[in-house]
Amino acid sequence: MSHATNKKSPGDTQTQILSATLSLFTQQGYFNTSVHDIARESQVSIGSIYHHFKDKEAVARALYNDMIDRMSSELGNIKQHHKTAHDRCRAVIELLFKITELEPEVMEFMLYSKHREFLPNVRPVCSSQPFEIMREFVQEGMNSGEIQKMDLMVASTCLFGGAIRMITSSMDGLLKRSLSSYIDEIWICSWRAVAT
Amino acid sequence: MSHATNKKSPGDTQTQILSATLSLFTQQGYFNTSVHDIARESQVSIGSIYHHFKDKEAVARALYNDMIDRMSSELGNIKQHHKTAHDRCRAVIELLFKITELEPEVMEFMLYSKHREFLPNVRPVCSSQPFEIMREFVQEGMNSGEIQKMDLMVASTCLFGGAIRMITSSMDGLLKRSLSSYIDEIWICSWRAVAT
DNA sequence: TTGACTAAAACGAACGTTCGATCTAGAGTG
DNA sequence: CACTCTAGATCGAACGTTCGTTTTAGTCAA
Repeated sequence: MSHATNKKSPGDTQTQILSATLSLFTQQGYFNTSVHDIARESQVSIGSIYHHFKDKEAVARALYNDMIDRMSSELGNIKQHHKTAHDRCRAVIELLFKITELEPEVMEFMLYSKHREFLPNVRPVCSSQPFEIMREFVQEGMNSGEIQKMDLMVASTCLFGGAIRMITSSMDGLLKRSLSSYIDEIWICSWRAVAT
Repeated sequence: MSHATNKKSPGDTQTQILSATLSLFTQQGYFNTSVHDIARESQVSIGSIYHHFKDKEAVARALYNDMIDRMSSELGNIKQHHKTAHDRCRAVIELLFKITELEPEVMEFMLYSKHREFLPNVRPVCSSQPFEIMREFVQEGMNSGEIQKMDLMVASTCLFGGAIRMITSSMDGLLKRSLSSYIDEIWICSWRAVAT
């Protein structure tokens, strides 16, 4: 009998690998994390890692895609449950804040990683589907008259830029209080920037 | 006579190394750039690089410090030449846009690099002196009544967040027009977010 | 058997760094 | 002027290590 009882429900191993990798990548970065590190942290052998993923890059790509998919689906929920641009955009910021507090690693990997450095041919996060949905909310707000008519990019960055920088500030440890305690103050400012 | 006439004004070599390094780091990132790459691009031998810098990290640190210093001095100029928070903050955004257009590599290295990954013990950019000066401008604006009284961090991120995200969008190639052509539209939104 | 997994070893390429040699410019000396 | 000495700048081959990946041999369960 080996020293570890390896009884796992199927699919577990991949999840183990991915979650250990997320953790290591956000703590030390892609290039400071070796595949041996991932094996140690995830308690999965190197052979197994290469059994599930073509190479190190593929692990990062899986992480990235999972993140984008999950984000897109959460934004889809928001679209369903809220009808005005005001409510939708506020819900988006609340979602981002919630993720930052509950799963800081996810947010860190999403906003703070230089994906292009280790994932060639990956488009920048800002042009990914989630960010496009956010811009879509803004566009519809301009169509309905809730938001002033102006360049879509300007409106989007001004509406979400404050919140996003607040998130990075939070991850940098620059905030005195919890991120979510700022939500009302941020929202008032952000919405005032673009509202009619 | 040797194969190359090596007549250089003193201090040139360091500058050559630093400018080649900035270029490589922003194009491919710190970890994808080898010291051999730097030697090739700067037309300076490996030995010479190690004569001027302790190691690869020291090159990056020199680059980082130069950037911070230059930024601080430019912000000092703004402080001298403008007296109201309104004018100062607008001038800051204009400065950032100008640097982005004239020296995109500088801005890319400042805003877009994960310095912590290759410069241990370096505080995040947002807590560096330049960003502190920007917050100082905002604080004085709140004191003088130009800006609504609110949390300093909230006001700062909302005032500059839109512009900064516009800069990263520009670097990601998401803008149709030139960055500076958006300045008025951005400023109206940003200032409205915090103005009294 | 097959598929998922483990542990360990091995491999080659790439990398950061070192080192002794060479070169250059200037100062000192006669 | 010529000669020597020195200090710093420059060079690039070579070194030792690390890392991503592959391979091997074997275990366990369905």
